[in-house]
Amino acid sequence: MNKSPYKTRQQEQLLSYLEEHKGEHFTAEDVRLHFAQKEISLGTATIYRHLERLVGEGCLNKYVIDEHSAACFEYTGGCKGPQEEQHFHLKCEGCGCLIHLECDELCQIRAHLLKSHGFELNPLRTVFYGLCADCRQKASETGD
Amino acid sequence: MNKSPYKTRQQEQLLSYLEEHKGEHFTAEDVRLHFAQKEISLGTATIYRHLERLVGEGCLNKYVIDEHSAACFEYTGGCKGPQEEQHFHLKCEGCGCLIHLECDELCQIRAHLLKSHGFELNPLRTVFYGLCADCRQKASETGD
DNA sequence: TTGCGTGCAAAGGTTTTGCATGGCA
DNA sequence: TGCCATGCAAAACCTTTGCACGCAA
Repeated sequence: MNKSPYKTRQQEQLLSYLEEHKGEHFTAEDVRLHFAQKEISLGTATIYRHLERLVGEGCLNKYVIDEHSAACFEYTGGCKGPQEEQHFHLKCEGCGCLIHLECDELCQIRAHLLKSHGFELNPLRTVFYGLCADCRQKASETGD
Repeated sequence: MNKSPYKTRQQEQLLSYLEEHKGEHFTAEDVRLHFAQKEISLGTATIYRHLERLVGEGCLNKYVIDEHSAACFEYTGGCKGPQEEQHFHLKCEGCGCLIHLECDELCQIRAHLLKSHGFELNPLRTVFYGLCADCRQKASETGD
C-alpha cells in the first residue's frame, strides 16, 4: 500500500533484523538495543515508525501482553496473508514467561466460537493467562 | 488474605461504586471522575491501590484493551471463591462490547490446556478478543 | 531539487512510588 | 498509641510527535 518509496539504510537493516528473528518475539526495545550494541545508529522513533507500518501491512504481528510492559512483535515473513500461521499465546502470571503454542485443538476454539456464538476470535490479540507447568508445581509445593 | 484490616470511608465508597457497576466495564479514570463530580475526595493513587488489591483477590477482573488506553476493570461480585463462576469474556474490538460467555465447550479448553500443556488457565484474567456477530456483519457489508 | 526518512528531544497518557499526613482500631 | 491508608506530586514507563536536517530518487 503505502510502502516507503525510498530505500534507506535504516530500513534495510531493520528488515534484516526481522528476517533473522522471524517467528520470535521481541520488543521495540530489543531492536533498539541490538543496533545500539553494534553501534549502528537507528533512532527509536524510526524503529517505531517502521514497526507500525509493517503491522499495518500485515507482515508483523503486535501483541499487547500487559499494559505495563512493552508491546511484543513477531515477524511473520513477507507481506502475504497475515493469518496463515495459527498460534496462540499463553502468558504465565507467575514467572511472566510467554509461551508460543501451536495446537490444533485450540484452533477448534475459533471454529466453535464462530459457529456457535458468532464471534470471530482474533488470535493475534488474544492472550491466555494462567500458570505455566513450572509455576504450578512451585505453587503446589509451597502450599498452593 | 491480606484484606485491608482497616475500614475506611474511601474503601467503602469505592466498594459501593463497584457494587453499583457490577458486570460493567470501567476504567480507573471513570472511577476518579465519578467521585470528582460528586466532590468526594478519592485520590488517584488510592483508587489504583484498591483496584490492584481487588484484582489480586480475584473479585475484580482487569484487562487490556489497547496499550494506549486505560486498563478496563470489571467487578465480578464479592470476594468469595475466585473461580466459583465459570464464564469467559469476549471483547469485541469493533464496538467494544463485552460478552459474558458460559460455555461447556470452552471449559474443556481449560482441561485440555492443563492436561496436554500443563498450563492452568485463569478465566478471570483471560479475555478473548475478536469481532462480535453484529460487527462482523457490518464489516462484511462495507467490504470486510 | 523535491520531499520523504531520520533522529533528537519533548510531549503524551496511564500507572506507580515517595513521603508526610490523617484516621482506624 | 501504633500502624495502615490516604493523597499530592513527582517519577516511571512505553510510545508518539514536532521539527530541522540529511539523503534517496
